[in-house]
Order: sequence, then C-alpha cells, then structure tokens
Amino acid sequence: MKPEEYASLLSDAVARNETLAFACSCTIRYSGRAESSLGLGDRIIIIKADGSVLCHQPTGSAPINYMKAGTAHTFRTEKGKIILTSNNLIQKEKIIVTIEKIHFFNSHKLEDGQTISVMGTEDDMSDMIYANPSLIEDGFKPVSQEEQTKYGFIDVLGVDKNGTLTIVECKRYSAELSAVTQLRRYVEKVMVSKGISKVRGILAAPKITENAKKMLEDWGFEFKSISPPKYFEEYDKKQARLDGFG
Amino acid sequence: MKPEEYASLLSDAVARNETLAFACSCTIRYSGRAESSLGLGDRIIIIKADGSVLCHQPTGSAPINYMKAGTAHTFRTEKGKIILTSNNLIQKEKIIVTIEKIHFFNSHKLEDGQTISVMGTEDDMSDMIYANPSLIEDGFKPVSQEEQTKYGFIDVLGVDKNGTLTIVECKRYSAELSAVTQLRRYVEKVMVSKGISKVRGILAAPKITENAKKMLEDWGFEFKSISPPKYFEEYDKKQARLDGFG
DNA sequence: GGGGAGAGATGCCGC
DNA sequence: GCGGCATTTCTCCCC
Repeated sequence: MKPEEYASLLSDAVARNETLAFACSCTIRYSGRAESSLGLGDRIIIIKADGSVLCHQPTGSAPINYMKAGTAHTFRTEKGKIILTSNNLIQKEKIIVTIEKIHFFNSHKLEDGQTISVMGTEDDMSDMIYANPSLIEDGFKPVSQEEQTKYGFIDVLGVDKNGTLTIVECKRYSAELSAVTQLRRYVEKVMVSKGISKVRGILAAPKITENAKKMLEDWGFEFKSISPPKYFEEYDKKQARLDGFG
Repeated sequence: MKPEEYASLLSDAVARNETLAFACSCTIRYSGRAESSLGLGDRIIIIKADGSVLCHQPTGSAPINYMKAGTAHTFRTEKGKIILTSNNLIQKEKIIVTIEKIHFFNSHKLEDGQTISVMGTEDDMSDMIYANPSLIEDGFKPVSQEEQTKYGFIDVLGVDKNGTLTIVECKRYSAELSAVTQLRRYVEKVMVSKGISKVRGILAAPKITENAKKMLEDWGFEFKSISPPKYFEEYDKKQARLDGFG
C-alpha cells in the first residue's frame, strides 16, 4: 500500500472514532512538559477514541512516548514517509512520529462500560485496622479514618490503652525514608493543632528498610509489621478446582 | 474463525517471539501484589517478545492490567471462549483473560535498538545550576552534585557568599509538602554529620504550593523559582518554518 | 482546578 | 539484590 493510501486509511479510522493499533518503523520526537527524541526503530502505536496515544518499543512495559485524552491527530505524507502529528493544545504538548514503513495496521470501534475493582490497597489495609484494631496492639481504639490536616491526610487516628493519641500511617509495601518523614509531619501537625506534647506515631507496613527503621527510632516512632489483605487469594485457594483460577 | 483456530494462531505468534496486538471482548482477573477483577468489555491487548503484557481499555492512557517481562503466556479454549493465562512465577503474579470475541488480531517480529533521550529532567536542572550557580543567587558556589548521605541524595550542595553551607533540592514541577520534608531531612542530616548548627536549605522549582511555602518558611528555608531547561523549545522557535516542528 | 497522596506504581542508578 | 528517588509519572479524591 502506498504511503498516501495508508495516511488516509489512518485518518479515516481516527475520524470514525475507532481505536487504532499499528506497528511501524519510525522516529519519534516529543515536546511538552519535557522533551525527547528517539531514533529509527520498530514500535507499536495505539490511538484511542478519546485521543490518547501510546508509543511502545518492542520490549518493556512502560510506553516510551504518550499523550493524554484530548489530543488531536493528523496524518500526512512527506517524501514517501507518513507523518503523524499529535497535538494537545491545552497541555501544550506535541508528538511527531515519522513513519518509514507500516508493518501492520488495524482499527475497530470499541465499547467498554466496566470499571476495575482492586483489592489489597492501602485503603483496604486501613479499613482492616479500623475493623480489627488489635492488629496494632491490645487496647488500641481508632477514632477516625482519613483525618484531614493542613499538612496531609492521616490514615488511622486512634487512642492507645493509656489514652495517648496515636497516629498510624499505612504502607502496602516496604516502608522507606519518605514514609517516616510523612508520619513525622502528621505527628508534629497534630501536636501543634491539638496542643498535646505526647503523640505516638506508628508505621504499619509489611516491612521497613534499615535506614527508615533507624530514622523511625531516632524520632521515637514505632514499626508494626502488617500486610494488606488479599481476598481473592483466600477465595482462590478454595475455588481453584472449580474455576481453574489458582 | 473458530476459537480453536484463534487460540493456535495466537500461541504460534507468541512461540515465534513476535509482538502481538489484538482487540477483543473479554473479562480480566489479576492476582499478585494486589488483586483485581474487570467485567466484560472491549479491550486492546499487547504481548511483547520479552513476555510483558498490557491490557488497555478503550479510553485512558494507563493500562488497566499489565505484567512485566518474563511472563509466560498460554492460550486455550473452553466452552467456545479463548482463555489467555499469563503467569509470572518469579513475581508470583497471574492474569487470566477470558475472551468472548476477537475483533482484530495482528502480530509481527519487531526490532528496535534505540534508546530514548529525554531533556528537561530534574538532573538537567541540577546540571544547569551547577554550571550557572548565580541562578540560585550571587556568590553561590556549588561544592558537589548528587552528594550521597545515609538519609538520601542531595541534588546540589554548595556554599553561599557568607560561607554558609547550602543545600539545594530541585523539583521539575510544582514543589509540594513532601519536597519540603525531603529538604528538611537533608539539612538535618548534614547538620548532624558535619556538626554545623547553621545550614541553609533552598527549594528550587518552577512554583510551590501554598501549604508547602508555609511549611518551608516555618522551617527557615527558602524558595527559588527555577524551571528545568528545554532545548527543543528554543530550537523550534527558530526552526519552525524549516522543519514544521513548532 | 489545585493540592495531596497512593499506585499491582515503573524505571534508573548506586551500593 | 535492596534502597532511595525521579517520573512527560498517572490516577483518584477532596477541598
């Protein structure tokens, strides 16, 4: 197929609000929040009906170039090459793809009204602690969840068995230095805003790095090893033989 | 085409180490670090030669499900449906895609030896400051870049015109609360490790949020408005009429 | 729309 | 491999 024919084929698919997927040999240039340049090679390019575009190299899971919904796309030809210009006026961003050869192309009108449901997040973790406070320690009583402060959001605010105000910061993965400074920020803010001199800080996570643990202890805070809940995992152990998922 | 034929077509393409791109109506289930479930709808699925897989809904720029390189993929049929099972034993992760209908399919062997070059990053910003220290203030002299400390990496370490040790933390976007706590962590660490009571902290970014500015000032630190450098932007203003990029 | 924080973050680099 | 951290982060939620 001639470049001119491909260009109008691609243009028409975009005009019909279809989702496009094609593989090509191309160079890519981006200018916007940052700037990038990529030499000649094979890539997969996807343009969605909402205008978002993704450029993928043949390896790796992250796109090499991309633009958000609301981007306008035009195809033209120049010296036997197809040139895709993707422009987002609001974000002041632009991608130019100079295509030497198209390996394959397809497009289709896609429909999807579903929303993903995810379990095992940090929210689920704080829900679990709120519902089962002894996970933190005996006598711990949650007072509020997602407490708003000027200096940030507190995951779980509670009182320990001695009546001391206690702030719990949850992390679903290994807690690092930034988790400790985050906790410290909340503790300091609560001490000032409530005029209390003693506030406990607890970092709840599956594990913590060495440096973070040191910094945590330097500040008189505590670590409690807790993992986020996973519901499917339990379910799947029982259902593995029924639905083959496990 | 029959489901069985599609299943072997897809299997063969994976076996030949090609990159696959197909659109289908499907349900998706994920289990691994967390767990997710997605009902029936149209999606684009890409499987790369390195084993990485991406599942995209028809809108939005982020994949709804994905797995990294090293994932094994098998296609089989069950009750007229094609079932893709993607398994990563090392990461203990699994995706199951139950495909009702394939809208289009393509695959191709892709080659790409290029590496992207990005400009306007935080590194470029600290390079710029190191090369042109007066951007911070008159008399500022950088001492080292990317100074390693137990509590993190300092972007630019320098001395001001009065000989006071000064730490500069760069952000390429708007500086928020976490940028202030990061700077504070470095300043405190340097004060302790070098036994100095007076260390200046400067946050260099295009802009800063209201709350971050307050916290910054509460801690006696300073803000300096600096943006990351962009080369194409300048070039393109001059070249706009020559290469059409601008 | 801005701000703050999580994410199945990802990817990079350093030790 | 872990750790610390930037990212064209993206996305969500709340003010």
